[in-house]
Amino acid sequence: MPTIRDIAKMAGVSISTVSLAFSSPHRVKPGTLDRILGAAERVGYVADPVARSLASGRSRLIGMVVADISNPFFGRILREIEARATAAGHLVIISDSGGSPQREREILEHLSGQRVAGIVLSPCSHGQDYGRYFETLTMPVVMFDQKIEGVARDFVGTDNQLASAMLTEHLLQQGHRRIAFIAGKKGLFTTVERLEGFRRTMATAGVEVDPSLILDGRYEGEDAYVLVMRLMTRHDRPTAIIASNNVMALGALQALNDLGVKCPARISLASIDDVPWANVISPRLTCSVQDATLLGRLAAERLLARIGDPGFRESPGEDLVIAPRFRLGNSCSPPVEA
Amino acid sequence: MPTIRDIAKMAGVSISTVSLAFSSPHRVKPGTLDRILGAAERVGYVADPVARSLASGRSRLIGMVVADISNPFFGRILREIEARATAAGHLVIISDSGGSPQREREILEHLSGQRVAGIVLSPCSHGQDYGRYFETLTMPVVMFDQKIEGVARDFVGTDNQLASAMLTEHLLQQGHRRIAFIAGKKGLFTTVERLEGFRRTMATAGVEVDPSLILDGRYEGEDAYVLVMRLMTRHDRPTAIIASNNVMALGALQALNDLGVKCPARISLASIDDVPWANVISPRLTCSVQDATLLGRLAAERLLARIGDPGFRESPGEDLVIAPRFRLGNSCSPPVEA
DNA sequence: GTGAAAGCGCTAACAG
DNA sequence: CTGTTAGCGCTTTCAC
Repeated sequence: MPTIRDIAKMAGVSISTVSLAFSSPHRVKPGTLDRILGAAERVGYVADPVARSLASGRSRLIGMVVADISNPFFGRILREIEARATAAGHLVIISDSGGSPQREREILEHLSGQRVAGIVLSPCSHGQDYGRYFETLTMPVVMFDQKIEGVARDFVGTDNQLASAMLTEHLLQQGHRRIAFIAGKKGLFTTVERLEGFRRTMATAGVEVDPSLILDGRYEGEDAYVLVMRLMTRHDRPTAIIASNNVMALGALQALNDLGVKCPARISLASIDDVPWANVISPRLTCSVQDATLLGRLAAERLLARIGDPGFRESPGEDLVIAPRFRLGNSCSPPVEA
Repeated sequence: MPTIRDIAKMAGVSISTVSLAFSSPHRVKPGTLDRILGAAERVGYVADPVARSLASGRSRLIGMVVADISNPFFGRILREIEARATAAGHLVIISDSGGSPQREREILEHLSGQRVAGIVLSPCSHGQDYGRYFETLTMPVVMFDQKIEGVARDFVGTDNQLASAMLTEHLLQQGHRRIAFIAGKKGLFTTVERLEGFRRTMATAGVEVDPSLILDGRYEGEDAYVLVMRLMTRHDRPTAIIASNNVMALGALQALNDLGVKCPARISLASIDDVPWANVISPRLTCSVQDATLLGRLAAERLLARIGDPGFRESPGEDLVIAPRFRLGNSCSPPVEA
């Protein structure tokens, strides 16, 4: 591997000029530039990224932190981010916090150690302390999906209240009154928002919510499965269920299938968030769809913009909230009288 | 951030001793060691990974290269690898080659530049030249899923011939003779092997294969969709279809649904490789299942073992092939007479 | 056991 | 415009 010294020698200049030639070509005399670039080309010189990071304090690495890598929702976002990062000459380090705030913190520390140029994360933490720590990070950070309130950083996400409100309204219109809501993991932004969207819509319609129909499903398919099993064996069953995310919706559907309870004939099911291959699942789930690819694109663009433009770096964080779409399936129908 | 110099000062030793204390604790006198570790603990010293990489020529990063990050199969493997890498103190860089050999090569170059400690990849390239390049990489490499023949590196994968043979035999037993086979992307190891498993099983059973029933689906759902559409509008339809991977199976199923062709009543469908949430898809697909989690675990263990043990590093690469399992669904039934 | 010294390959003032 | 000079923070011989 040729080093910067080799190129300097070949071009008959000092190493700092070679360095300049790559970082600020316009500040080097055209003739000199040509010699340098020519020499570099000839021997296939590429600046060593590690040496560069050490000297400059910044790498061409981008960190991405999520709560569950294997979740296809994150998979699509990762793909989008990786593609754009790559196009801009960056590599992406992916880390799984497993939903643990402590792990998340450790990961952030490791990423800082690697001098990552920026971080995209779906935080699983909250609280003031964490927010403060967050502010100490010196590189651009964009949060996506989940958000820590009161942090002056960019956030890219869906309108979660709207996502659940749409489904709630749909069920209300069909005549449902006893609607169960399987909530996500406690404390998370999306959990709170989605529940709030449900509550508000019910309140607006003047329908009282039975507190025992609001269940904690932690965004886990297994949990939803168990909860639905319990729900359907109660005497005061709901007539409809809203699942707070896709894997819980599938868990719920599985439970209904296993019980032999027909959906939508005996119970309606709606899902916040799309499921992959929705078309081959029966019944097709009525759901609110968030555009993961768009989310990924926006997050990547925002991060890369901050990384690329030192001026932009100082401007305050912004919220980029996109609206979900309603997709009608055949998993909801008017309630039957019991 | 405290540096090694600060610790040296605090402990009243030279920086080289501090360095030694972390890399080979046993070579430092217990008393000195305590002072050093104590000081480090007190101020929260952590060796700078970038400086370390530059000086030693090796980082604590692991590279993972796949053809499509958003594919859930890779998602599960990634998760497994990330978890084990993290446990061993490594971060993982994920890259998407998009199936392009050239991109793959560039990525490998970038990873080398970062001095990654090891690489896990599902190669999309083949050919002798590539194999030679491959040998020049100085860090441990383990291939998974796809394999480049004739390369002395570890490989972790499923018995692909068996995976398709199982399904073929099942269909033959049910009386099918006209079986269509939707193959994967040309040139890939899994494509060749899976097709071979099909051919052999048919040959063994003495059933002639109609060449027009072997189709090139490139491992894409879209392609499978179109191919099945074509297939079902021919006068000499097959009575069964085998899809070479999960996304093609779903594409195929979608086509059948859209056409209104009942599966398995009018046509049987079997899939090499599992689909996520198979239980809520109807019909449940009869498929051969490969254990992605196990694959990921084996790949990670193998790589980490090579990274950790310099002695093991020299030993020749091995093939770790795991057997797929057969899972009966209800997507296959005896052929109806046309 | 421990320390001195020489880098790893590059960036970033600062002169000229 | 280009070169000189210091490092970035650590590893790694090689002496003592």
